Amino acid sequence: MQGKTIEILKKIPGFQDLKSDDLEKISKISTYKNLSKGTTIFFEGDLGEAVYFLKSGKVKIYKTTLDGREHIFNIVGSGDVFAEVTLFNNIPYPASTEVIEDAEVGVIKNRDLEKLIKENAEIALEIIKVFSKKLFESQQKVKELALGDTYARTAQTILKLSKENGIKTSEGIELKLDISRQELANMIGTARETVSRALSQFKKEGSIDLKGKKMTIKNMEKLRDWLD
Amino acid sequence: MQGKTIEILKKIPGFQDLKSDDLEKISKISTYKNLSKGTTIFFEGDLGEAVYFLKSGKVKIYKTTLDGREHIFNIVGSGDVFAEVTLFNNIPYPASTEVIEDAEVGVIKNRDLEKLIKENAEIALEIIKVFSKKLFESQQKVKELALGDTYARTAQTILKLSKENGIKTSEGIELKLDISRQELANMIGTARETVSRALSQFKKEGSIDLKGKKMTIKNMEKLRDWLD
DNA sequence: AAAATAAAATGACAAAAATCACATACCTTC
DNA sequence: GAAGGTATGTGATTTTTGTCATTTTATTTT
Repeated sequence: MQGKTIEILKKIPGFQDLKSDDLEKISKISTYKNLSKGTTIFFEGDLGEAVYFLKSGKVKIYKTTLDGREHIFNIVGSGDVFAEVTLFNNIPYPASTEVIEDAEVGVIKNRDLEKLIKENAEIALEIIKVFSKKLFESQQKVKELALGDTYARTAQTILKLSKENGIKTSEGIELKLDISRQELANMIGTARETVSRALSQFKKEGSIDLKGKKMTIKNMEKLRDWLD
Repeated sequence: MQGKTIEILKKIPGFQDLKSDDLEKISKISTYKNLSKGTTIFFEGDLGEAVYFLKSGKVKIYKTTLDGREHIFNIVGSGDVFAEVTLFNNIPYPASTEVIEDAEVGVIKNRDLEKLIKENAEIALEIIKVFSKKLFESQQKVKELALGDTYARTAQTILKLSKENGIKTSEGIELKLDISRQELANMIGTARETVSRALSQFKKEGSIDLKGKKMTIKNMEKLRDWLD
C-alpha cells in the first residue's frame, strides 16, 4: 500500500516536486477510503479535522443558502486536494462535499499534517503552492462572476471543465458532463434555463456539439469569443 | 529601522505568532517605500517579483477588462499582505495595485522570501496561514457574487468595510469611505447607480446614515437582514 | 463665499436574467 | 419496449439590473 500511496501523491500537482522520503512521510500519515456516489464526506459547519486528496473519482464542493439554493465551487477530480483551508485554522468546513463519481480519497488529519509541516520546510513549501494555485483560481472566479454575463460564464465553465476532463478526438474535445444542468447552473451562478439557452446558442453557432451529457467542443475559438 | 520593522511585522495577522528572531530574519530582507496617493505599485501582467505588506495607508487591488471595466478585489490597509500569489510561481501579477491613501509599504523580493521559507518551517507556516485566510475570504466572495443580489452584496460590502475601518461611536459605527461610489460599485460588481439606490434604501429604512463619504451604520441588524 | 466642476442621486427606459408554464426528450424499471 | 418519472429545452412573462438623461448635491477653485 505504501508504495502505491506515493504514486498517488506524486500525481498531486504541488506534491510532484517532493523528494521520495518526504512523500513517504506524507503517505505514513494518510489513510484511505473508498466512497461511492452520493456519499457526503463532510457538511459545511462540521469541525474541520482533515485534509483530503482524491486518487480517483469526482467530488463536488458546494455551499447552500438557508432558502435551499446551492453554489458549486468546484468539481474536483483525480489528484486534487480539498478542505485545505481548515489547516492551522481550527475552523468548521466552509463548504460541503459530495461524491458524484465513485471515489478513492486519501485523508490526512490536520494535526498530523500540521506537525509534519512544522518540521519540514520542503513539505510546507509544497502546501504553499497548493494554496497559491487555489487562491489564484478563486480570484479568477471572482473576477468572472463580477464582470462576466451569464453566457460568458457558461462558456468559461465548460472550457474549464473540458480542460480538466476533456479528451481530444478528431471531432474536437469530448467532455462527459457528470453533472445535471441544474448543477452546471449552480457552478455558473445562474438559472438552469439560462444555461440551457446558452448551450443551445453555442450549439446553434457550431461551437459545441451536445447529446445529453456528452459535449464536444468543436470550435474553441468561437467559444472563447464569448469570454470578456 | 530594524526594531521598528519588527513592530510592523508583528501587526500582520499571521506573522504575530513568529518568534523574534524569525521576524528579525524577515525584516532583514525587507525594504520600504513611501508612496503617495495615485501611485501604481504594479500593473496586472508585470512580472511578479515581490510580496508587499502595508505599514500604513490604503491600496486598492483591481483588475480591468479590455473594454475598460474594473473589478476591485479588495482595499487593503495597515497590516495586510498582498501580491502573495506570485510566490514560488514565477507568474505575472494577476491584478494591478494603486495607492489610494498615502502609504508606507514593505517589499520583500520573492527570491529572498522563498529562500527563507525553504530554510524555515516556522515562517512557511505563517505564510500558509496568510494564504489560508485569503483563500477563505476569496471563496466567501465567490459565494456572495454567485448567490446574492445587488442589495445583499452592497450590504455585505459596507459591513466588511465597517469591520475593517469602522470606528465605534455613540451613533453607531462610523466609516470614512475613501473611495468613490463608482469604485464601491466596482467592488460589489454592479453599476454605480445601483449602489446609489441601495444606499438610499438603507438610509431610508434607517440602517445607515450617509453624508457624502461619511457613513454611519446605525442599525447593523437591519442591514444584516439584506444578506442571504 | 461664489462660481465652476465633479460626483452622486433619481427618474425613465432598455436590456438581461429569473421565473413560470409547458412541451419534449431521456432514463429507469418493470 | 411501454409506462412512469425525471431532466431538459423553450416560449411567455416578470423581475432585476443596467443604461441614459437630468437634477441635485458635493467638492474644488478662484
